[in-house]
Amino acid sequence: MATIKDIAKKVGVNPSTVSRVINGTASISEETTKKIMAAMKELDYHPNILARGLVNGNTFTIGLVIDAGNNAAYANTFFIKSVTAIENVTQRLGYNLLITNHGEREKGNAVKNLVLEHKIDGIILPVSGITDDLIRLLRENQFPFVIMGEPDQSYTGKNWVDMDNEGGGRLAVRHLLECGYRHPALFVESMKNTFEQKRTRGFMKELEKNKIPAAKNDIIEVGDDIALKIKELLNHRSETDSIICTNNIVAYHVLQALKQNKVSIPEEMGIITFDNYPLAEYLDPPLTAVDIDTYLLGEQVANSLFDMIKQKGRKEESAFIETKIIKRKSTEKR
Amino acid sequence: MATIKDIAKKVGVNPSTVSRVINGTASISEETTKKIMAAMKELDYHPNILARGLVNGNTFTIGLVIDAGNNAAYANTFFIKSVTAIENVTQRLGYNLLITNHGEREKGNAVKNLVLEHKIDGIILPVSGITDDLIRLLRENQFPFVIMGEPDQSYTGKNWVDMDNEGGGRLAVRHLLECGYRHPALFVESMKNTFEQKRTRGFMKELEKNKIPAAKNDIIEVGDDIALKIKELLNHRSETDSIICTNNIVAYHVLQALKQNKVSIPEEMGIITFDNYPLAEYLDPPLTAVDIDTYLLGEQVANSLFDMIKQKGRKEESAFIETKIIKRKSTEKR
DNA sequence: AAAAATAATGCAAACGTTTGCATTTCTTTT
DNA sequence: AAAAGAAATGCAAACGTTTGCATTATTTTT
Repeated sequence: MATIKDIAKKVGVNPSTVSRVINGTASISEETTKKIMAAMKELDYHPNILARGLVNGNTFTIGLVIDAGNNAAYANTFFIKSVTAIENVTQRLGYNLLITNHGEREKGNAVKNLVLEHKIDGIILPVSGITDDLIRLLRENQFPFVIMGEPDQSYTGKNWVDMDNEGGGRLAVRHLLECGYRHPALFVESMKNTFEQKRTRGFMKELEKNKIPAAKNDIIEVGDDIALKIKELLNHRSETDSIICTNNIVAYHVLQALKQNKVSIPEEMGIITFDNYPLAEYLDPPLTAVDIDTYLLGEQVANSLFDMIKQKGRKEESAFIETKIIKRKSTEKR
Repeated sequence: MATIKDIAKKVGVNPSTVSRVINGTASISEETTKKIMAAMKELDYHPNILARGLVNGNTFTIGLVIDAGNNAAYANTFFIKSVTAIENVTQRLGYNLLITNHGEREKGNAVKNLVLEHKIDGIILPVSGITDDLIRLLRENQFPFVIMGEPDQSYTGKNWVDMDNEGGGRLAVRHLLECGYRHPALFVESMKNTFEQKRTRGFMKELEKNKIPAAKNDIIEVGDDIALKIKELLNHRSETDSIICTNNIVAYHVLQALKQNKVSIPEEMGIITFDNYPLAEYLDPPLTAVDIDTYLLGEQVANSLFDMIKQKGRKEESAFIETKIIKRKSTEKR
């Protein structure tokens, strides 16, 4: 494989000259430039990234940590689209993307090693993957990193990007009202998930804003028997005319239960779900969804990281990615 | 960041000695070994991979090319599980995984560069991503690579791993027969897909083996109106008592159509689908699926690649990953 | 106790770049 | 035409490792 020296020899010039035309880092006569270019083409020269990295301390690679323990992250289209976006940005800028999960056994050492062994120039972490230890390491080394998802209060940095779950909650309510529904209820899988808490908060705020009295039992945490919960809902609060589900699977079960109770959708009851997972589209009727533009999220995250890489010590600023409605049959009340 | 020289200085020894204890490449007295180890720990030493790679020509990174154009690959759990598997194997062996899509614009240059710029030691390619050009490059450089999916006849190499689609077709039929069904039909999305061709071939072979006369119209290529196709099937060939669908979405529609025709499942009609996509589990009834152990596929691919990396010029051998049945309600005829 | 063999370590070059400084060549100014 | 300035290029060190060869220290053999 041709090296810079081979080119230099062929053209009869010093390796440094070759380096300079490659990097455009000094004025080289047009003539030699041409000759060197030609030689590079002829010998099919490609720079050795390792050598380059060794001297100027960068690898043109960024890391992306994935949370393999978290099955949802995987199953979810969410994740995949984000990765695609990140990869696209990365490639556009001439970088490569290195993927790793944070190695259960070694307690995050996989990530630590990537940083310390100079394999990457920056890293994207899922909020589930941050530990005080890791953060300290990164900060100490002034190592560029961005977090996907909003960390809890204890984290003071602003280098994160999340989707706007609360906004999504509000949007869902607003959409239902616009469609002519008057009294939405909310089905939550588990309040343990912070994203569900946030969606719930948005739900409540938007109800309040529209002066709709929100009763405690308009918010239902799903247990084993969704069918039962539905029945209760139908009996106790007959004014409920629409349901928001914080995830697809819940929505699926709600749909089944409603059908069993012979409730017509979307006429008697509207349904809207979070996460535009393929499932939503194929149900009967197809479900309107609060979509989270995860491609945008990934893009934003990547851009944010590259900003940090290009100019270290830059002011950090967190961001929320807006949600949007994918309108389908399940909320077409008319 | 501490280097080998720092360690050497601290212990009062030559850098080469430090290198040797790190690599266990020569006999070093127990005493100095201990001192060096201690110093390494104290200074939190981590080898600089770039420097190491520069001298001994490897990066401890492998590449994985994904076919981002191919949405299916993404949406599919298929892909994700394989990646997880590959990542796990990779990490276990102390390597890292670099992901790239093969850059539409630059016509595969992304991959070419990875190889030529010494960013990786080996690469995994989707069969959709191979071109004669690329293959030639890899072969010329004796660069280790493995293909995911069976290439067509024109490819003479044996360095590929695929799932056993034909076997899956056979398995589906066999399962139905075991459940007591007598005459399966097959719903195919499009015969353009080679994996569907293979599944179809398996279907036919197994029918033949069981002396079941396979009529042309036992194999239905899905058009716009599955409901209609179903109706036709029910009318024309009343002996059909079970349906195999080569993918989930088709299965979903078949299910809907059958319900509309008030055909009871699994009693009057059994259904079995390919690809254990989450959807299958949540349908009513939950669908029996021919599962493709994509985790295993990924593992196999990765192992195969690492074999090649460790011992270049080793004999290549392609492999099929077996399928298996995930039994659910939709084939419980009794 | 000297010679031979072995174990432990040091020295210096090499991997392929980049880059500060020095030198040469060319162009402009006086 | 000499001096000054700018442009083009060369030299050599540096980045952090590894490794063949040389050297020294230690042990074993005679």
